[in-house]
Amino acid sequence: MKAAVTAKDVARLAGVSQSSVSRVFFDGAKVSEKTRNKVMAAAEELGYRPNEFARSLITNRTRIIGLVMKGVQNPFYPQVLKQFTTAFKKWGYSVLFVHTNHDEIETDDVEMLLNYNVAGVVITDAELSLQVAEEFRVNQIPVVFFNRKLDTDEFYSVCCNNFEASRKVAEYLIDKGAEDMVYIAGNANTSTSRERQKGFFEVLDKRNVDYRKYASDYTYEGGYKTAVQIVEGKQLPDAFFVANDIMALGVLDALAKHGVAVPAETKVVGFDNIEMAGWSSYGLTTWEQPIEKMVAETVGYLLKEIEAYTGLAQAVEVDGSLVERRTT
Amino acid sequence: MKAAVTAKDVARLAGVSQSSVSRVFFDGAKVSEKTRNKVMAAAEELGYRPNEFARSLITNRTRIIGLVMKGVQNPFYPQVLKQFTTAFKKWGYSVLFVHTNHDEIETDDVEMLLNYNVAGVVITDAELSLQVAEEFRVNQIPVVFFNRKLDTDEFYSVCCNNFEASRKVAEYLIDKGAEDMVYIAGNANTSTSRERQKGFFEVLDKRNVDYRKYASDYTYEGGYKTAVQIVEGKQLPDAFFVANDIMALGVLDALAKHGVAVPAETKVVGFDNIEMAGWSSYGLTTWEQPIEKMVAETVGYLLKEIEAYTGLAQAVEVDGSLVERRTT
DNA sequence: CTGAAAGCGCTTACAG
DNA sequence: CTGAAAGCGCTTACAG
Repeated sequence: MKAAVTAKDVARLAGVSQSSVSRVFFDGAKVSEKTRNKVMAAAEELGYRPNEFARSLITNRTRIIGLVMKGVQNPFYPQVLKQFTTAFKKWGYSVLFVHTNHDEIETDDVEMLLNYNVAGVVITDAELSLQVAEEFRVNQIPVVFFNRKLDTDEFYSVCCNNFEASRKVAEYLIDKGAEDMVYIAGNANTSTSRERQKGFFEVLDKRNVDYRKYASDYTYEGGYKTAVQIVEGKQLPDAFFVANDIMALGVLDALAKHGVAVPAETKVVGFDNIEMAGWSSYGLTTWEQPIEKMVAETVGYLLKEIEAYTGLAQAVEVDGSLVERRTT
Repeated sequence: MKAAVTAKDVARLAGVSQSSVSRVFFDGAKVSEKTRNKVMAAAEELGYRPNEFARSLITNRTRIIGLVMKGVQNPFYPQVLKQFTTAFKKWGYSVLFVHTNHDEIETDDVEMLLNYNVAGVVITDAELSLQVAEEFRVNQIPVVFFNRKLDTDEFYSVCCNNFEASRKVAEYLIDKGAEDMVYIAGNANTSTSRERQKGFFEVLDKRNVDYRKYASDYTYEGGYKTAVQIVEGKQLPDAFFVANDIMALGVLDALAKHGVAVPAETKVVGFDNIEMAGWSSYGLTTWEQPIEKMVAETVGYLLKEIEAYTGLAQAVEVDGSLVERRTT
């Protein structure tokens, strides 16, 4: 890095004080039109840009949001990342990206976020270790769990209304005539899989519809293997409700491989509505997660908390909608 | 944000000077074991962590790398993002993520990177506007174009050896008996598509094999539509070489839809080896891009340039390898 | 090896 | 509205 142009340089050229230069570049400060023009001209000429580090040091606030992601394999997340980056940028915030391999985030993973004193944090698809949670709280850094519903009332969380969505999927499949269903679960330690299961089973129980549950892991391979196991086993169900799309695609491939006709012999519904669900070879009926709304909720909360920290914890749920395609 | 613990607080508790605290936390400075222990104990007790902003301000260096991405839709890129984040973290660098929608990056997109005086920049899948390029050069910020080969000798670029790879694909398909081939190109303004085309055609020309070229756009839909057009047209080629996997999957789906047997009636080869290429329903033969090696090259260069800026520009190409599956 | 002091580039009371 | 000055939390010559 080279010696950069500073406010002092601009001040000298513009014939004003360094304070005035600062005021021109700091939103909300008062400067006369004349001073502003002189400063802007000088700044333009020298290629001045305010040093964010000096700024953050003195204001004790940063304009950086930490975004922690785990499952970048699932095409759902790139979409989420893109939308977060775009939304935060609109508000002048940058995104410091952190990738973690752990289900539970260690201090190690987020050390940088703490060192950079990020203004807020978004955590997708992972839990916080108690120690890390404490660090954020002590520093009054607001945190949102995205695509998670927390049992604790210690942090804010935003997700799709998985429970209600799954009830509607159940009713939809019953209306389609299904009398024997299978639920393929995602990782058992995720709220998404648990909530989807709860809503689905509740309706089936009430309506006296038979069902079986298979445990899987939110991956294509997991969905594929589970479906093979089912197809090769005793009885083909009338319908599969699969806890996410990527698994559902694995299920569809396994069914195709075994010559099972969809939707004639059995039906399949996924969850997420990732881009591939709409691909010609799949045409997967699925529940669309309203990513845009979920992102807007998250960003809105963080900005408010950054403005004035309250530590408000709440589980926000956003509605999605069924996208009907060719697998039902 | 709360008033944080500073080096001064630690110094007071440890009974040493603030300078000594600083020395303990600054790699390379000399401190006695006794002082170090006292400081570490006090720091631990208070939960001290050095303020990165003050640090950067005084050292005039940051430990932030800007990562600019365009096509997050293509599953190739999440993979890349993950590997970069992991690699940089190992060296103590954080990743500031920027998403751009433009083929040519505007100042607007990277303004934050300049404001934060990032130590280096990685740009995937996009070009730099002249103005932005100039800003980076003036500030002596090293830049790498990832998955791009530049004609200019102004910036460093790292990509797969697309030319050689495509020559090998051509020879492989000829060996398989193909006598009439189709190349489906990606976006024409990308070096990847051009180089892949050049290598492929060169061999076919030399070996007197017939071929046709179709323009497409590196998307699933694009590949699908192009294949439909070909299948519905005059003559089915013996083989398709498709400029990336995601298009190739579209091609496979279109062929399946039209009842064309692969590899019996025609063969298909993609490029990238994204995860889905290995999925059961596809089993796509493809050229694997050595992401890990490409990332290592990029990171290595950036670290060296950060250490001592030379402005070295060079087009580095890394070899990949053919992954044979069921479509050939 | 250690401490007192200067200074990185800003923001922001405080006078005028 | 504007300028001189203090200070944010660090690193780093400079003495001792």
